[in-house]
Amino acid sequence: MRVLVVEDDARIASDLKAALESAGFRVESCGDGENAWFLGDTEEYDLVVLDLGLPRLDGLTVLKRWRGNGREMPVLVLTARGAWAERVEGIDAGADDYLPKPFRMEELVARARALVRRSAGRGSALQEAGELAIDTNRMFVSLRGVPLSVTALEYRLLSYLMLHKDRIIPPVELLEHLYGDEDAREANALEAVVARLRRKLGPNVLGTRRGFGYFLEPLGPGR
Amino acid sequence: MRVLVVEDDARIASDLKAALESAGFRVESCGDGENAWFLGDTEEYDLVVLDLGLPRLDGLTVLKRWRGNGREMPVLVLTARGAWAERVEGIDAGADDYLPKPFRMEELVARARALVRRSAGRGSALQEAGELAIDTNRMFVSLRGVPLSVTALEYRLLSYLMLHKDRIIPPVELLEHLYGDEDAREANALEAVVARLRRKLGPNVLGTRRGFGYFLEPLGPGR
DNA sequence: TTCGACCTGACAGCGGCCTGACAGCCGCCG
DNA sequence: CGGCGGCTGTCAGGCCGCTGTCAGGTCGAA
Repeated sequence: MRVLVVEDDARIASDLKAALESAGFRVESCGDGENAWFLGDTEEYDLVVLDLGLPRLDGLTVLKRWRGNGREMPVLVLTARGAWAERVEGIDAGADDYLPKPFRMEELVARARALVRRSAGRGSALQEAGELAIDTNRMFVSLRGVPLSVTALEYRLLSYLMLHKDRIIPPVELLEHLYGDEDAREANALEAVVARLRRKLGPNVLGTRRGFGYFLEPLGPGR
Repeated sequence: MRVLVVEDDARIASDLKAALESAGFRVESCGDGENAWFLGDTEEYDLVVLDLGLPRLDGLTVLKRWRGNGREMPVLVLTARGAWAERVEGIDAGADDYLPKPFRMEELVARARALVRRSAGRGSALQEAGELAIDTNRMFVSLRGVPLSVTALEYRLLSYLMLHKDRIIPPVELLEHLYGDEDAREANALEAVVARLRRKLGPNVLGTRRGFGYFLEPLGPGR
């Protein structure tokens, strides 16, 4: 975990650094707003600890510029005690959390960990097979990077095949999964869906193994 | 946005409810730990405001059980003034933020908005999607730079779509977040809102993917 | 060659979705 | 207190895209 500490008071800065490092973070420091802005804009941090009173460029301005540029890393703001207007302002500017000064180091570390924990584990779940990719978050399918419009049923079929892309899926299994057992469709319904999908996908994407079932190309070694 | 307020003091609870509702949230309240645990475990909330001193089941225990069950919604904890240990404990139990009592309602609302944004990976309060922009601080919507007057319900719909503008939102999810589970509306209510909104927004802003749900244009690359 | 598994285009029914009209509710104001 | 207007859920009607079915055609295995 990489952390940027922006703090002009050298003593506080070194205390912060010590505490965070002993908690397992890799810490980089910076004492003025200009440099902070540059670093936060160009480097990748898992967390920024930002003091608002800075020389050369105000902390709030720095934060707003980062957010304006689409930088989304979690930012923990240090504010003066009792300045609640400043806190609201900071939060509205895009801060993820703030800590009033003075504070205990244990608390800062606890909140730093919480922020990092929360920001982790986002991002879209993208699954691929050959030239085909499917984003289960956005429910999007793309072929060679080009978005492809599929119907709900086609999507369900593709996502099931994608989930089991290491084997061949028998038609019965697909029928069972696409429709329930109750409202069973006859096998031809599935064939129709496959045909319509292939028209969109082109050749060599959705394969058939006669007598066994359907699969996504490429199917492992062998075949 | 759907919020659960867990607070045993009826006066504070109603103040919280009023403040959050005037900020565009849909608020549900609950006065004891047992019910809170059940609700948080079974319903989908965009935020929980949790008081620690609760009858029947302690707030910290409730929070830990939620987290233990994999519930990941952002939780804002209300603590007594100066209770350091309690705060650290709360954060380690999985709280995303805390607010010491007494607090200003403005600050609570600001932090609530910030938490909701952050939980969706959004830093800024000003969100845009194509020609549409919405400022969640001022509850202000504009289209192509021109201010747009929307009703409370329309605003809630738009802000939820904006918060999740990188994916398609199924109608069930929208119904759940616009209304609660207790007063469930039928799907057509949602369709009516969408239709009225589209009359204001014009074409190519609020899109539909048949069989999937609604989304804001433009969604991702293409389509 | 024969048989059955699989493919394909055409077509019709269904159902998801849209829309306009209407009525109940509520806050506002005279 | 009563009327008024905005907001919103419900209803009925209609459109159109999705999807199952059918009737052939094709292909591979024995």
